[in-house]
Amino acid sequence: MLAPIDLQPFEKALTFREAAYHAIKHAILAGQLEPGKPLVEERLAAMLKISRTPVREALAILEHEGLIAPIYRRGLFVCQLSRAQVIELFTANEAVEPFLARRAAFYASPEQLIAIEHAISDGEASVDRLDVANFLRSGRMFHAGIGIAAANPTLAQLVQRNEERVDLFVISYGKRIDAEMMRASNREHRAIYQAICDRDPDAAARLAIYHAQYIRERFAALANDEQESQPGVNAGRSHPAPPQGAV
Amino acid sequence: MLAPIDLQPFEKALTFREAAYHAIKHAILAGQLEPGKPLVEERLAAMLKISRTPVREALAILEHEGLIAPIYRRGLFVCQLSRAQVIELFTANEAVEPFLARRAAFYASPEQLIAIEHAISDGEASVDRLDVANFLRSGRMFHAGIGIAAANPTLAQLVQRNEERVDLFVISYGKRIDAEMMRASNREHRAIYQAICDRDPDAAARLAIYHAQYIRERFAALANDEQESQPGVNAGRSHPAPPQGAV
DNA sequence: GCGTTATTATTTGTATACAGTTTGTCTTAA
DNA sequence: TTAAGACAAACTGTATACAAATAATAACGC
Repeated sequence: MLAPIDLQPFEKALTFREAAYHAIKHAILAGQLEPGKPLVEERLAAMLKISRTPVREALAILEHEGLIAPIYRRGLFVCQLSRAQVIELFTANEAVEPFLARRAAFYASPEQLIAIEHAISDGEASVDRLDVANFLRSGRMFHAGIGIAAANPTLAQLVQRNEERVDLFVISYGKRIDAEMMRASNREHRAIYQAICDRDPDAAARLAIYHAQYIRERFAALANDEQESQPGVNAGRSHPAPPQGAV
Repeated sequence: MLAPIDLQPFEKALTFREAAYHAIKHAILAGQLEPGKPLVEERLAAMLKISRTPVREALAILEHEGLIAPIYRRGLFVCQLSRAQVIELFTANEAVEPFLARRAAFYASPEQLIAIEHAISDGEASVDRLDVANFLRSGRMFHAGIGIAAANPTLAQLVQRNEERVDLFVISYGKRIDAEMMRASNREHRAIYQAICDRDPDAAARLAIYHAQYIRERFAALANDEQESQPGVNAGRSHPAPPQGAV
């Protein structure tokens, strides 16, 4: 009934709050805590073998990040983003990603390039295994790597959070992600990486724009295929519609 | 000794946590809780006449936003941003603001235009009174207005948070803000506003870039005038250097 | 059998209690 | 008089306790 999720590999964190934050976030992004499902504080605390206090503080932060959303006195729910919200996230990325790619082409250190390449390789390895969760994680690593290399923590963090929220959406529609889609994304990542290695800011920015726009279209099409009323929302459960996760 | 700040005008909030969040943030941005100063949880709780629990949750969020920063087992401090960090924030804004201004020129509703104009007028009114805190607040309102009109909550929120952190920096150097600087900023705001009213996206974007770059230069010059070791850091206090507020 | 109301169980939001650290002060010795 | 060490105070991080509200369930009438 309870605790199929091991929330314990984050003991390096200084406080229980940090550990809970990382563990719960990890569980959400790994698809173990599904979008639309309620998060019961005491249950999470039991999973982590800590009290509710640090769990609540971690949840407050995740709520602020837009990964979970509350209904007053009813509980917290993993966000189910609407198609419109995801498109909005991609639109934001279209403004930011080329900017970061351009800067990364200027500033990336050899170590940072290696980290980016690792993320791409990891993503490519996920294709054959059809490991969607790991594919998404590697995508987050790739964009995080660009962000770090671009030497602008503010925008890097924004992109990272956007990716997380997009992935949350993808998890809902996960079955529709096929190998070809993953390969296309990986190809684009590698192209951006190559431009950065070549210290070609214009190409990096151009390819980043292309990637952002194209991935948006792919996802929009994917979401369009589904019936417009999202599955999982009020689908026979006694819960009312979970919040849609407005930021 | 205690509670010179009234933290009570946020009773419309559903939870004490929300009220505490808004009240503490307001106190910080109004300069009542100064950068570098420690925030004692019990004292804040006493000011709000609530317990530490919701205060701690609010502080966790503010920490995540980069307005305050902790030292483990030592306490929380209002962030003192370094010059480099502020320049980084402005750099981020240079990527985002023109994007938002352009979109606002497309999408702004009449009501949203009015809201933006109000913010500008408020800023202009602050000049004569030399009311720096209100000038900063009106600037935040202006950029928030553009963000809302641009119909992209994600980027709007980013800009808003950036403005808040920049203002935090300004508060440290507040005495150096003069009327001419405020007037220049207001002029640029009004020019952007005019371009948006004219439904001229290119002009809006161009002016937004100009504004972001120019304001960055003004602040960089202002910070350069100060001695490089920041005032207020370890200035005779027994506290060690407060954290610099890395995001 | 079905709809309606009372009752019980959960669960959140908040307060309080406690343990471990760190800071500051006082004492003592050189 | 100053340095070192012991003691006391303050504060954080966490756990537990409690009240209010909501959801689930049972009892009841039709």
